[in-house]
Amino acid sequence: MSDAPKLDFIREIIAADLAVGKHATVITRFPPEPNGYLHIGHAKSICLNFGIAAEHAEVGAKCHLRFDDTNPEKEELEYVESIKTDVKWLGFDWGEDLYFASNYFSYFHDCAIHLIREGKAYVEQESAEEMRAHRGNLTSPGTPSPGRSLSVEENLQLFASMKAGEFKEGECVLRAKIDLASPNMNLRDPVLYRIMHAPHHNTGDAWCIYPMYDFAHPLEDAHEHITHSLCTLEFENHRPLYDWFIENCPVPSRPRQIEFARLSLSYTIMSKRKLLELVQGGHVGGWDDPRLPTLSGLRRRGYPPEAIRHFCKRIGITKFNGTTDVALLEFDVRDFLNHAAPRRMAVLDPVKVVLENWSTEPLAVVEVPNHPQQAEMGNREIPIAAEVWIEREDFMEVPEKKFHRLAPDRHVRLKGGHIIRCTGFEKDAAGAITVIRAEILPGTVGADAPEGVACKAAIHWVDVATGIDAEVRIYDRLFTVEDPDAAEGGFLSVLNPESLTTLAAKVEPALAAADAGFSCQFDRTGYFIADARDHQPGVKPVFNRTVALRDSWAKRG
RNA sequence: AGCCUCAUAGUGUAAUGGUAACACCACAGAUUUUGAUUCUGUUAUUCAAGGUUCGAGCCCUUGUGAGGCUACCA
Repeated sequence: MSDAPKLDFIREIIAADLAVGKHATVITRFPPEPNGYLHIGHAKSICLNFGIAAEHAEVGAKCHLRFDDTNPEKEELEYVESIKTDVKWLGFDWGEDLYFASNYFSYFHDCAIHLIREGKAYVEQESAEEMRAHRGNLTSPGTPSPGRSLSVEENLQLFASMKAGEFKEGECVLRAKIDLASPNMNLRDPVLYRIMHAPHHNTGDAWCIYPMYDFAHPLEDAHEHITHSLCTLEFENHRPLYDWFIENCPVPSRPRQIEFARLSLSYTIMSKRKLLELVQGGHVGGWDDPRLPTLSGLRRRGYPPEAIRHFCKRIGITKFNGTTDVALLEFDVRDFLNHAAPRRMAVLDPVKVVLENWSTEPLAVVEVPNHPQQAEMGNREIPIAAEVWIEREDFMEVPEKKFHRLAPDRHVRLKGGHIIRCTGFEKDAAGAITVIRAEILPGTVGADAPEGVACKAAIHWVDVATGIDAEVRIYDRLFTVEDPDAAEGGFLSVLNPESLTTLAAKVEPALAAADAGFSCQFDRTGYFIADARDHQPGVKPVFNRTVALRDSWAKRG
């Protein structure tokens, strides 16, 4: 668990800034737009920004949580609340530093007026299409539009009219006057304000003009005295514009934008557009559907926040645009759960075993450790009687070569309990096993197999009379949902689509068989800690499994 | 096409100009009352070509490949 103390390039820049006294402290920010739920990709940014603040606590470093809510058409209060919940769940705390870009609307407006007075902004009355045409393209420069030659007075008046609601949406915008010939398209007189006659979740109807990201963001950062504004690579080309606003507006501080590569995970849908589509289209149960890579989905699935944080630390921060294998994430989940999760037994596709000589040893309870290595987790007592459920796949009428579990005349241990020997079985008309007959070997609880008895495996079991040992979650490669873009039957992130239906078929009878407290979900954490990953269609799943107790970590934080 | 950025095992990430390494994955053995865990071992890496240098993954040039940019989204 020793993490390399190496500094990534961002932390190096910050350390250097601190060392030369450029800043006395560090202030970062996590600035989501409240237009959806946070997902695993956001976790990287959250861990980076809050992590850096925590690492420099000795100089009073902080990380702000700021909602970048400058577009009333896309944003909702529900998202604000979910984001706060998810950041907290991940283990971070913004303290008093919760902000909304919408609270700075009048500051943005002041800056716009300032730019107009300086002759650095003007009102454009062309349509979006005309502006696009006049902006030129990647190889040819743009050409001046009529608005560019308006006087300061005219612009001031026009902008006041915009703000007063005297224009309809799309009739005009405020643009910065920078460089229509710049090879960087972002500098070709970008739009600062557009008209939107839409109520804002925070400011209501107070405004009908709303600032664009490029204009608002640097001002938000400066206003909050952010020292290092960390964002993803796609904003690289925006940095000159970011700096231009810092240079030309009345700002109280001079933040620096630094870009890093966003997280891209194999087999995982990370596009907000697609996630929205899945949720709104009813393809999944909601933003917290356990099949989704949203933080709330991962939470329901049983992913411990510690594992996600450790994963983020391990993948590092660079400018390299790669795709991280989801196996890296899964390792951290398994690694954490393996140490932290108490174990339970579960049977998903049950077949009954009748212990025919049960009355010869009327033991009613066996004591089972909650964790195979960590004795301090204690033991629990499980009732057992003459009938138990075992997994259907733990029995083979005709065992194949490396099969070590139950088969006619073979021995197997009921995990934590007795060694049993199969004495027979019954089938129904269709040829399916209906019941297995067995006998217990007296005195084998907590003891090795007697001389001459070959017992090479211990299987999960559940007492028929008293019900199951635990609430269960299924661990499998179910990161997945159907791809709305695929013609049909396409999966975006399943390696093994069959496993979904296979497991569904297994869970149904299990649900029917068990009454009290049994609930199965299509989660991937806890059922198989590792092996289900190797499922291939048509290949039998690995029999050994670990069931981690859900509540023990789902309730954290 | 112009501009910006990036390039190290299958994946991610390291390496003051001085022996290319760590983790994951994969595979093979040992232990195991979870075919898990644990332990041991194995395979495999600097995009290409030039240049500077005693010495280049690192510096320079060119090329190749990948990503980003022509929203009144963020």
